[in-house]
Amino acid sequence: MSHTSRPESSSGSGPAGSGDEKPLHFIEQIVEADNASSKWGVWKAGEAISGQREGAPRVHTRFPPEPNGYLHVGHAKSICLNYGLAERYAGKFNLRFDDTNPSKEEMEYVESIKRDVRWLGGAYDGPFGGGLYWASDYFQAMYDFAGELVSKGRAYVCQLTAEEVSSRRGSPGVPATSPYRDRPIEESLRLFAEMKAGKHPNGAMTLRAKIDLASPNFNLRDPVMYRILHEAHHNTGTAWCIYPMYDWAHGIEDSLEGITHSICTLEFEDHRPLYDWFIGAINEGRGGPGQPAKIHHPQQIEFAKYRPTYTVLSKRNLLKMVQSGIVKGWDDPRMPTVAGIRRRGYTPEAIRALCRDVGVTKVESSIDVVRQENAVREHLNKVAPRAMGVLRPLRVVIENWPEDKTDLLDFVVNPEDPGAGTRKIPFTRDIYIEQDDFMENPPKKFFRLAPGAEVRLRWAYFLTCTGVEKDAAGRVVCLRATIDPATRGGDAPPGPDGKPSRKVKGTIHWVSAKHAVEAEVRLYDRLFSAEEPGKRTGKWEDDLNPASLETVRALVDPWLASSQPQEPAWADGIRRFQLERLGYFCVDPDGTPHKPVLNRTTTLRDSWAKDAAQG
RNA sequence: AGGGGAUUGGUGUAACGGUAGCACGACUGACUCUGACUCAGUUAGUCUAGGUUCAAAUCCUAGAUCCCCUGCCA
Repeated sequence: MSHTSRPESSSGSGPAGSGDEKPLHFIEQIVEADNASSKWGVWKAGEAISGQREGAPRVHTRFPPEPNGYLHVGHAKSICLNYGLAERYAGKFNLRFDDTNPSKEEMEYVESIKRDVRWLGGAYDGPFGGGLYWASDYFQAMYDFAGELVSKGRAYVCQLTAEEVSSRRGSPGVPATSPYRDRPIEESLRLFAEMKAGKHPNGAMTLRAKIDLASPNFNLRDPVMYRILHEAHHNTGTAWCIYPMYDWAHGIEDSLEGITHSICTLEFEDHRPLYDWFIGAINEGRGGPGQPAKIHHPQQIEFAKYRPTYTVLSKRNLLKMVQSGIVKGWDDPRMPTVAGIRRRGYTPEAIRALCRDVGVTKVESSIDVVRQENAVREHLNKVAPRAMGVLRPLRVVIENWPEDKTDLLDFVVNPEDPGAGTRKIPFTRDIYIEQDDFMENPPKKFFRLAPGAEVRLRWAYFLTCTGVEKDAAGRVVCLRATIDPATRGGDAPPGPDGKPSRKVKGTIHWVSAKHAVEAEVRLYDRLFSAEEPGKRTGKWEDDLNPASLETVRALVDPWLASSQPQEPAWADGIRRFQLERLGYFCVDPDGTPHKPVLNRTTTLRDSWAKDAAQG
């Protein structure tokens, strides 16, 4: 078997025209082996997409979120994996809400999940989409299958309370017990019907699978299949008062949808025997002459979660952050939720590239968050238009420039994309530069502005600082300077040899005071200051980064205020820029064209800051 | 104690008995109208101990370490 993805070696099922040389990860290897052996059969005519799928090996995956919270970057990995497989092998990808517990689930989450899955590229309704499904649509089928299991002596109604079950659970060497295990089948059948009919209160009884009370795998110690929950369900209303447990429900959901590879995370490895047992028990007494057909038996495969450093991901803790006001909501740009990183300015392309990069294995490893930052830098560097803005303005008056004169200069929209062209930016006597770009007593390797020093104003003129004005406290409030008119556009005039007559080491950004627009800029940093929040004290709250959000009033290029023809057409409608030398930013919905609000997605790499910090 | 997994440079990942490779980071340098980008180079690894073999990250034996498992959650 081939372990690389050359099209000619992938049984004709590889991605057409893919130049991707990355080796296959273990799940792709499983899929290719399955395809080679036709383990899952082939797509039939009615299932074909534009004629190209008929007869090709079936690959059908799904993403099965419970609608009880917002999706986070960990889920993103699962979505990319599952959708990626469907796309790569011309299969299908389902979005399925695993809504088996009405007491925890809310419709509020359903819409956000659909939006997030789509945003990430999980087009469950696209060419490789199998559609949208609900576990609750299978409640009747599940109930019928459960009845069959009872009839076959494979399940029974247990009247132990939750506490009793727990206390009788046993231990690794000591089997669990239930006095109801061997009750007559007819009695279980009757009680199970009564459970469904609503004749018993919550907790009075459960339906349990009859497997092995002595199993060292506790999941097999007669797990509960149904519990009584007199609670309205967002989808089925009050039609049901018994609800299936995950282990019982999940395999049936997969089976009914024809899922081939049921991919989940590592903690479900212990549940795989149960997954297989349930489907096997249903299929017992099926498939023979005069018997109903066997149901489809998908293969469960487990992989390790995406676990970024400096991040907390559990739904419970994310909910706590939202409810306690540590962040402003599920979509706070500091949140690791999909909604949060989207508002932060991350692109779906960056997230997908990241998921490809970190790979798919069974090793529980943590991923350095800088890889997230690098992923978005790499994408945005290629596509984001550039602009200038000053986060902490310092006024500069150009003494040899007429007060009322405006010069229009060419500004390159995106040096990485020549097709983006240029645009005009205004230059006037009063400009603002970044406070960090001036030092009165600079160290040796400071290439920026200082008294008597010359720098280049990006795309404008060479500028020399001629004077410093200070307030009573001794703070620099304004600079006097002159420009060299011969350097218009930012180039020194050519010398006798045709080369530039002189060089400046530093180039700084600036805005025209008269034209600049005031913007609220939210400078985000990591939410936590510890690599593993809570490791030190046991409480992640102790590792919150107090400086995770700093808001400044910046002065930015008016070009940013409203949508421009030279900008890319962002699929998600979120406008993103590079503020030159500062980082990548996106436009937040909190702002208006008159008073934009920008979120800093991430800074640029800054080797100067690193040097300066190290002395 | 029992069961299920995992272990390759700082981090992530490849190898499927036959040259330990790639990416990220870090460090040098080049280039540069973004101290960005780009480019070149350097750095550093098979958990341990035995064994099989001409040859072991890979197979065998013993051990170590880490993660998950006793919800009527998923």
